[in-house]
Amino acid sequence: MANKPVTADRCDCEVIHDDVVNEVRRKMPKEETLYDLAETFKVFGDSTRIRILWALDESEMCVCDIASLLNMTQSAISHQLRVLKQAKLVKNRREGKVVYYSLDDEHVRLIIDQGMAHINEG
Amino acid sequence: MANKPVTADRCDCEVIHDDVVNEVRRKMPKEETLYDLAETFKVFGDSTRIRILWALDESEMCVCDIASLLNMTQSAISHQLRVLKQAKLVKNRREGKVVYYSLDDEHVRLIIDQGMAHINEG
DNA sequence: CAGTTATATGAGTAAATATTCATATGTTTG
DNA sequence: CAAACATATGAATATTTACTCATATAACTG
Repeated sequence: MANKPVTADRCDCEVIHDDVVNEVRRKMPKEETLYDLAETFKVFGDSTRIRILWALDESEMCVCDIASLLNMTQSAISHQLRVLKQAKLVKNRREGKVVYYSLDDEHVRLIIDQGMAHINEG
Repeated sequence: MANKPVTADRCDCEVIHDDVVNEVRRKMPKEETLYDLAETFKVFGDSTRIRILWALDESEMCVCDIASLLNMTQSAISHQLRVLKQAKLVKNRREGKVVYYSLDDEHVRLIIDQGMAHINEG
């Protein structure tokens, strides 16, 4: 009954460091958690949405303001705002016909700042 | 010669708050900067890459280790490591046949931590 | 209530991309 | 040098997705 290596089915090479792999595996968060984390970053990973977030960090704005600022259609902006809202990165309030959007969370700014720090150092 | 509104060509609605739009436009970083920022977040926005980054935050690992840990093919991992390297998120060193990867930058951890903070509060 | 304006949304399309498969490169070992 | 192994990479494919277009919803205005 030899100590069977933990080589995974799909991995077409031999495990080099079982101890490291097992230790890291033990500490890894749930797959679902990391999936959610990736989904969050995916929302930041589009230049239209990043520009919207940046703009909303400066000031609350309505959909039309944002469309004008970015020189894009109202529809395109509205679709992206929906994505941002589902990710809980922005919130909105209605005032008559006009819907104002703003950042939902102080994390948004922190995340953007860290990203900026990375590209400025690179 | 009336003061022509700044309504953008592609925006199919009227600007509501010219003052806000102009002020935000003035403060916006260069389009290229925000594009680069989005490109960086895009790299974090894939669960395979996030899992790789998380693993490398625990320990330096070779390609085969990572493939085994994530139960994915060596090829798939290698392709993603290339993306991570181009984004300067990971670095590598060769030791004989084996190539070891590790995080390139302390920002990586900070960015992931901020992302985690967001999903944990949401 | 009819018209106008602001926003939202469903369907379709074009572009981006993650993985697979086959194969190439690079290094060690016999 | 030949065989073996770790890694890299090009091409093909399937999926995702950002935007457009048409239209719906919602609220104000006369």
